[in-house]
Amino acid sequence: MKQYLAEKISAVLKSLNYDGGTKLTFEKPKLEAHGDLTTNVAMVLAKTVGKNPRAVAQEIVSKLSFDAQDVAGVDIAGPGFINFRFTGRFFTKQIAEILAQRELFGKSTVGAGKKTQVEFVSANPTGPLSVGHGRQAAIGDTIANLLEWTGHDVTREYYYNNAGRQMRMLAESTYARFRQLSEPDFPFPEDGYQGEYITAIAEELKEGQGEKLLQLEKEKALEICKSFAEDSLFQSIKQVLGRIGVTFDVFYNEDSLYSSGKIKEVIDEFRKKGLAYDKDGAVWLKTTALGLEQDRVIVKSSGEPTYRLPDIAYHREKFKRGFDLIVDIFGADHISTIQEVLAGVRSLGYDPEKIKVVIHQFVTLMRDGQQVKMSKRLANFVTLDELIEEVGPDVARFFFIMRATSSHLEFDLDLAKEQSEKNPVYYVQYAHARIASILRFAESQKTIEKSTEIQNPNLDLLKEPSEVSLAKLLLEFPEWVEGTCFAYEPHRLATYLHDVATAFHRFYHECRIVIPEHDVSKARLALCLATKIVLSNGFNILGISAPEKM
RNA sequence: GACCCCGUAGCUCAAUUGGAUAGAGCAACAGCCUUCUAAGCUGUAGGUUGCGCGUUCGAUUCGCGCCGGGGUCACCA
Repeated sequence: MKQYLAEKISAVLKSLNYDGGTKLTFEKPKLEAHGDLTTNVAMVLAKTVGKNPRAVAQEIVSKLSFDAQDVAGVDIAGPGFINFRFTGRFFTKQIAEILAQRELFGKSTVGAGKKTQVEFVSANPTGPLSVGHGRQAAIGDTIANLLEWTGHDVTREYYYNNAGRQMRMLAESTYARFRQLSEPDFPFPEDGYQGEYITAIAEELKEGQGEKLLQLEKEKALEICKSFAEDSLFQSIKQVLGRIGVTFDVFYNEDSLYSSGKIKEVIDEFRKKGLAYDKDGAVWLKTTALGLEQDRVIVKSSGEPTYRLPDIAYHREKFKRGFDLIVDIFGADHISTIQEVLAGVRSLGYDPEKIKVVIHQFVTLMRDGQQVKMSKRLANFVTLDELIEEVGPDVARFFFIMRATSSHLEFDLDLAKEQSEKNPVYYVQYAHARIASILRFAESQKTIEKSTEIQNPNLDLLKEPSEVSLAKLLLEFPEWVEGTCFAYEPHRLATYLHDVATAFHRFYHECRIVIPEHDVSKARLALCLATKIVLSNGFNILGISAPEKM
């Protein structure tokens, strides 16, 4: 439709000698009273033309003519907006398209052929996933889904490190807890992981290995503790993610960057480009030459690399693996590292424009109006698993993506647990369940043969304002999928689906659906089914279920 | 001190990336079920968009300066 209007208007502009390469843009006005599409050309042109915007708009409008079947009216409003209003029919007839495309409605091919990687969660196996990881998992998976819906070829990837100091400490902690099972006074490492989960792992270890571990020399025993704890934690991490429908295609081990010599290659490349130098026994990256504030250590005097080096090497691998679009989902605590990685990657000859970094802010848990303090050392640490147990997977996922990623997320446990109208998740799901129920009822009344299919409805019969409004909104779904994807802001889709639910409930209250007038009834049922399709497709992207009953 | 995010209704947040009269949910108040799901709908009330300049036809959105909250600034990851 925009295309159609653009052509008409361009022709008019040309005839008025107004086309100075001005961009024609159309927007959907906020208020329905302002029509269905609006353009601001007149205001943009006013200055160069030297006339007031409304006069320019008047000139343009007077030369336009349209097919009355589709366009119901054109008018000038406000400072010089030209508003176009379409007929109800124009919208309702397109409902057939939704019914035809079904679970494909909303998919597009704008990203076709783009090899895309989405990296998220990436927690090291040193403990259970936190609520913050949950937000990241939900955001990452939803963005991955959106990218798939827009045609991208998506790889979901989890980057982790099972070497280094953290894992050493995990081993020491597990070992200490294991020993304490028989000698309560066995010393616990000072910076050890104090969480109860370590004790649980030690107990499991004892059941499997028995006392044999005590016979071994300490290094050997630590090795066993490490791999046992790692396996156990990774298994539970995957299991928890699975509970909210998140799975990965690739688990990329940081350690492989060392064993394959990739780390060394990067250092060599930096040296060759004169971007690395030695000082105080350490290797420094000349980040100042890359536009940053100060140089940074990439290899410590101990010989161990800092986190930056593998991060840069990892991103270099992402490029080498042929990804056209690289999406990184990071928590706000990683903000400072990003610039370094991007600068490093650019200096290695790769285009950092291909990397999209999504930073999300933290999650605050609220219970009884009080903030739940989160600390791994204290007993009140709430794990992602516990949260899912408490509120259920749908609520967890929906709440996690409900806010803009740049906003702090206040997760109200009391609201989340509320199985009532207060809970926004149930509001949207309820609309879906309600439709399912109506369609079942219609089938039982023989208004339609099958609740999943409606043959040749006469969509011209949808004339009520609430019917037309709903139809309009449903037809916007593909634009929302694309817009949400492009913005990397999943909450927009949640907002849209909420609006769809509202539009449906309104329609439901204004129009009785299963009625003796068979043709009207069928048309309304078709609108119901189309709504159900849009909601269900949207839920699919958000990773929540579409209940047939509630 | 430097840099990043946030500041919008009593509370939690939106606002189609610069558009018209700033919108939802919760909380408050008043209505609507003998009919397809009341986990719903309708209405009322609630605002100097932290403050001040600037950019322009037009600013919650962009720029600068303050104020307030959070975060990051390791040879930790």
